[in-house]
Amino acid sequence: MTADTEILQEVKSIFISYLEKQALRKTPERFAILEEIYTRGGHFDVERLYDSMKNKNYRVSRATIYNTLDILVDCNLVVKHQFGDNLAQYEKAHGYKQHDHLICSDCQKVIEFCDPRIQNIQNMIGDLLQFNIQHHSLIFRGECKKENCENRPQ
Amino acid sequence: MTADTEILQEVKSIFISYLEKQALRKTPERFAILEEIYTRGGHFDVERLYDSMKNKNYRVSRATIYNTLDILVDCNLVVKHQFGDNLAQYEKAHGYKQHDHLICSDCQKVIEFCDPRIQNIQNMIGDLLQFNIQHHSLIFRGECKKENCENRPQ
DNA sequence: CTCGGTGCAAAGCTTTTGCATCCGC
DNA sequence: GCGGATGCAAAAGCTTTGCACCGAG
Repeated sequence: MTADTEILQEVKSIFISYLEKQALRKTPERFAILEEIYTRGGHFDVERLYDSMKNKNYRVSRATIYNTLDILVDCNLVVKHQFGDNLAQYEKAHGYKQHDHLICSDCQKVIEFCDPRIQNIQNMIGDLLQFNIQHHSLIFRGECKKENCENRPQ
Repeated sequence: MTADTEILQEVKSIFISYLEKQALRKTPERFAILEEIYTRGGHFDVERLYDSMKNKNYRVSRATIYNTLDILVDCNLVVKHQFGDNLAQYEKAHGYKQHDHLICSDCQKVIEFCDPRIQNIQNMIGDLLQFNIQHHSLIFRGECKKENCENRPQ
């Protein structure tokens, strides 16, 4: 609770710094979107974010959401995922442990996991191939044990 | 050369088995698409496949290409990638070393690499989280050294 | 002969774009 | 007040769908 409020404050100040550095405007819509993302949990797509803001009677256009998400991805406050369907999924990225994803082919459930070895591989491959690697995305796909499998989305 | 022909034969017989097992028809279009994929190299999207077949005066509709690609993905002869844009990329999957991808954020160049440790992680996470993991996709993104960077697509 | 597959075009969905209006600076 | 940002709607781009026709089994 207090922790969440602290994170929200921290994230806002990071966003403000970034907007100032890039000479972008601090519009209320941008902050409302940031707040909505850090208040809700889990993965989301543009339509879901749009709906949940509309339900709170905060009107933002889809165009503004796309625009703001791009900025938030640029300043590393949000990560964008492409989980195989053609629908971009987003996720907050600050104050949240680095993790990767395991997706059930049957019920489409998304599970998060951490493995420090991925960072080692990233460092080694970066050195080896002379790349300055900045992000990685590791996705495993398979079937979860039937007892746990919900066989329905999310 | 001979090796390529052998692989093509092998792949065809795998495809035939799969079609028979699933009671799907062995149409000339399906084999033409398979052959085109295994003759060309590298990654491709639907439009590129469509064009290169049209250029060879083999007319297939896009609908058939999408249909056939789904089947080929199901029988593991083709892999489908989502590299972040909303355009599905495909790649032949048989007789080709398991690999992952490194993408330059500047020039969009896609580089392949292998690392056996990923398989270890996959096995361990599968055991740990009770998943029967069947595929993985690991993508690194970053900038390649300027001297090598072409700063243009592909 | 049957019914699955193909081709074509239309529809569907997500994302991008153009333009008038608005408001942060 | 200037110029970037927003909102709306139209356009774009990839993929799916519907339907008539074709051809594999």
